Amino acid sequence: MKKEISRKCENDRDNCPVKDVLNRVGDKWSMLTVIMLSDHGTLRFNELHQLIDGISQKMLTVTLKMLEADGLLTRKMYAQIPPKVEYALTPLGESLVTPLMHLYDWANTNMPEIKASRERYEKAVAV
Amino acid sequence: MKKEISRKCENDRDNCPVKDVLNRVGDKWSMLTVIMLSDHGTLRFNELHQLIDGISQKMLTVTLKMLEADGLLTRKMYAQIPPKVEYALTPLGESLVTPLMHLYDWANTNMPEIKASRERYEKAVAV
DNA sequence: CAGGATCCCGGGCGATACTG
DNA sequence: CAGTATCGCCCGGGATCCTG
Repeated sequence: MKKEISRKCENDRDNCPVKDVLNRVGDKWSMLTVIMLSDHGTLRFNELHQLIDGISQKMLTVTLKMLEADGLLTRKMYAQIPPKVEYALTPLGESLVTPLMHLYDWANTNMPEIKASRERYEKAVAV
Repeated sequence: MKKEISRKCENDRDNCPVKDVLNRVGDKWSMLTVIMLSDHGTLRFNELHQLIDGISQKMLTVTLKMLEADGLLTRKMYAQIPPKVEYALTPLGESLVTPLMHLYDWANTNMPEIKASRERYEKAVAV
């Protein structure tokens, strides 16, 4: 059971699902976008732009396209002036939130210990 | 409950635990390193070098330092020639494997659907 | 064997300006 | 409003060479 992850990678080096997902999860903005949509439900482009602190227009566009291509969210465009586009998670996208929450919980629980460790490390190196 | 993640971010924008962890998780090599150590137990530098497909010497060094600083693994150095250094996960590092497994399971389960979605998207764009 | 030190390239990403 | 287009910087990270 525990050996499963790396064994998968060894058998199929160029198409390892772990790497593939980690690339997506590790993407600077993807997971934050998913989280925002999970928390707030359907959102328009500018609403996302404001909610995701620090993201640029360009990267929001790119990120949304990627997530749409992956089938994690849907893009609903209204034919009107001014334009209106709504983004919402698909069931697939929603299903990703669960494992993400586990990660978040882990982070929240252990962040103090990690920060403490980092400070200790800094001091040890400073010598 | 579901609102928790983004609310945390809004309250504490510069020190958001989600971003912090995602940065680490998203790091190109960190999680693979953790997985390898979890699967194989204690490993030496070169063993890791061979197990983690594609990693360069430099990045392995950097990654190991980061993980050590975070307290996720320990570095045990033997005073001998030629040198021998062993890396192993700490309990903290081990505890990260659980949420990682959830992510892996999700990936494994849904990768077919994601790939199918990507292909559909490609074709739709090609028009 | 386990890394340190350098050099260097590609592309991720931000800033800005423009458009339907 | 919701993007597209373009420019340019920075740095992640690979390749290579060197050392205790």
